[in-house]
Amino acid sequence: MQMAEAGSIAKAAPGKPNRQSQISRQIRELEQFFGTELTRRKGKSLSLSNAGERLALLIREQLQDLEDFRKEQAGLPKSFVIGAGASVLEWLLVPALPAISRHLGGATLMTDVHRSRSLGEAVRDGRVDLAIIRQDAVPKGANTVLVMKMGFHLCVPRVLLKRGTTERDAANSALWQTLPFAAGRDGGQTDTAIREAMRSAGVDFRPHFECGSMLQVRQLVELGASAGILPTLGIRGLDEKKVLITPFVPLRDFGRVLVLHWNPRQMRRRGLETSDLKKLAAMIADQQKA
Amino acid sequence: MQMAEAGSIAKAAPGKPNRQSQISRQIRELEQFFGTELTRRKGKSLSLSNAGERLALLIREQLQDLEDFRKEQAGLPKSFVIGAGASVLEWLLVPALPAISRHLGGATLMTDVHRSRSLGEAVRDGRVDLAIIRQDAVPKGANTVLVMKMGFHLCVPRVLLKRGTTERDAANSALWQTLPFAAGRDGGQTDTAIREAMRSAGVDFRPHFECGSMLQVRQLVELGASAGILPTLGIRGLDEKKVLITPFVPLRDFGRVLVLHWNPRQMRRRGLETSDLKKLAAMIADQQKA
DNA sequence: ATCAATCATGACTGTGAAGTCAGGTATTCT
DNA sequence: AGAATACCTGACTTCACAGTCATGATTGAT
Repeated sequence: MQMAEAGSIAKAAPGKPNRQSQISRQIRELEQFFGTELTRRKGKSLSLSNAGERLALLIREQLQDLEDFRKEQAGLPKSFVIGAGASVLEWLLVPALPAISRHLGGATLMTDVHRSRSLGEAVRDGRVDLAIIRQDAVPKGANTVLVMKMGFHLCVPRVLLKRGTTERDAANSALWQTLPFAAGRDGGQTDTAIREAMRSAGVDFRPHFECGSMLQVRQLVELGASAGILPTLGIRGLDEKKVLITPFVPLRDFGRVLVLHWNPRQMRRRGLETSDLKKLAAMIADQQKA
Repeated sequence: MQMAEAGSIAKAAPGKPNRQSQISRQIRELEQFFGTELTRRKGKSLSLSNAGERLALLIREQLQDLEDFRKEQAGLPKSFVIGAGASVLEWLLVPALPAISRHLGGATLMTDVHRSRSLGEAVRDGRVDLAIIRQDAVPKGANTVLVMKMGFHLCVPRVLLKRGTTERDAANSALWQTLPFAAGRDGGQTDTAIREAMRSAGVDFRPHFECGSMLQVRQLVELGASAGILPTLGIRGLDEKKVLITPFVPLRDFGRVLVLHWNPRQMRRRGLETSDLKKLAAMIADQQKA
């Protein structure tokens, strides 16, 4: 009996209602064995209780340890799961992956896209080993090291501007009102902050394109189809000849700090020291500067 | 498949040759799964290879963790295995057990008698959580705290002495030659040292009683049947009116240091800090003084 | 009240690991 | 060489768990 799925809402995993009975029974058996409630009723559905979460965490760790042992014996590299938001992943993390893997002794790396909030949970319960995450999305300063500070930039394709428009002109919010914009629509903090900033700058912000992620915003900017507000990460590689890039003043003080976040127990068990993690963070930051 | 017995020489465990085939097969399956040799041939018998030892350790830890979880959920106290040599256990540890248990939140304590040498191994591979052991029997100063220094004492029942014999008289090795002695015969370092010291004091040491442990030596002393050399621990409770007790000069500089020794991984996993362990050591030492 | 969703329970089947037995092979000792 | 020891292998039985299906119970929404 291998803990069915170690975590998350019982039935939710497979669409098959067949297995549901099995899972129900297995949970009951586990509860008998451990003499404790592992689930909690929430309306008509079940979720894991504290004890259940702890057991799930424990089992995940144990399986992970066995897997690590197997890999090590087979001479294979260990593997780590690294999580981040979509844009951080694409713009910051992926370019750094080869260097990270090298530093971890050729480890196999798996990336995992998460929203900030669920990333914290994922790290806490060991589904994700490392995460690049906004500092304000993790509970405390512990188990994090700073990677970089991130600002926001107004990016306007020059084809959308009158010839001769300067960066200073572009800082004028009156101009913004006339531009077609692309913006995120994921309801995340960044998205919300941008819309809020626009409003407080007196702009009636009605993006022409509302995208699921900032990646698509950048593509639209590159295509010359619309302007957009991009984080520092996302302006790398944009052609200054084609796109006018200027700091987005309303969010000047909104600088987000990205940190590398990890679960201390996990890392100890898997043989990574804080010094290693600091090095990793530095490597990731370097990648951005290069 | 539950790892048959996690450790020690495969067949040695049960006297049943039936099961041996099973164990053999199970080891083969494990080796297939992990893609590595878990055993090493030594003549005609098998012993665990390094990988095997590591896996056994890992499994023991995992089972221990599950057991801890179960106990915690059931509101039961955790349990710890404390090891020591027979005399240390009897004279030093057992009296301190109630206080130790109290300090560990009412933990269940299991004692385990070991020779010094195997104690170190037992701690290292997690069969024993805590040990009271001679400092020189553990590899380094790490993971230990001092409990007490131990000297040796010559103990002679007064019925074996002429009336009026003083402690000063008893320090004369010429007297010793005339006394019936009890001594250990366990071949341990302490035993050897005593015999060696006797010889270098010019005594032809031929104990009348050769005992499996110092506990029996003490009993013989109490009975008035023979003299004996007892460690500091062992003289507590001897009646000075009936037994003449005096430092055993030849071993004056042989003072043994007893330390509390633990496995750092174990303790971290099980929620004990170094400060707790220091306190335990102090409690054990206090017990002796009281 | 009715219906849908969600979980619990009982009965049954199939698979595979655990266990047992009956020989094997290799090594060591005398 | 012959016996004893320690382990391996194959064939078989037993048993527990995974998996499936049908159905009941509880809860929430309409």
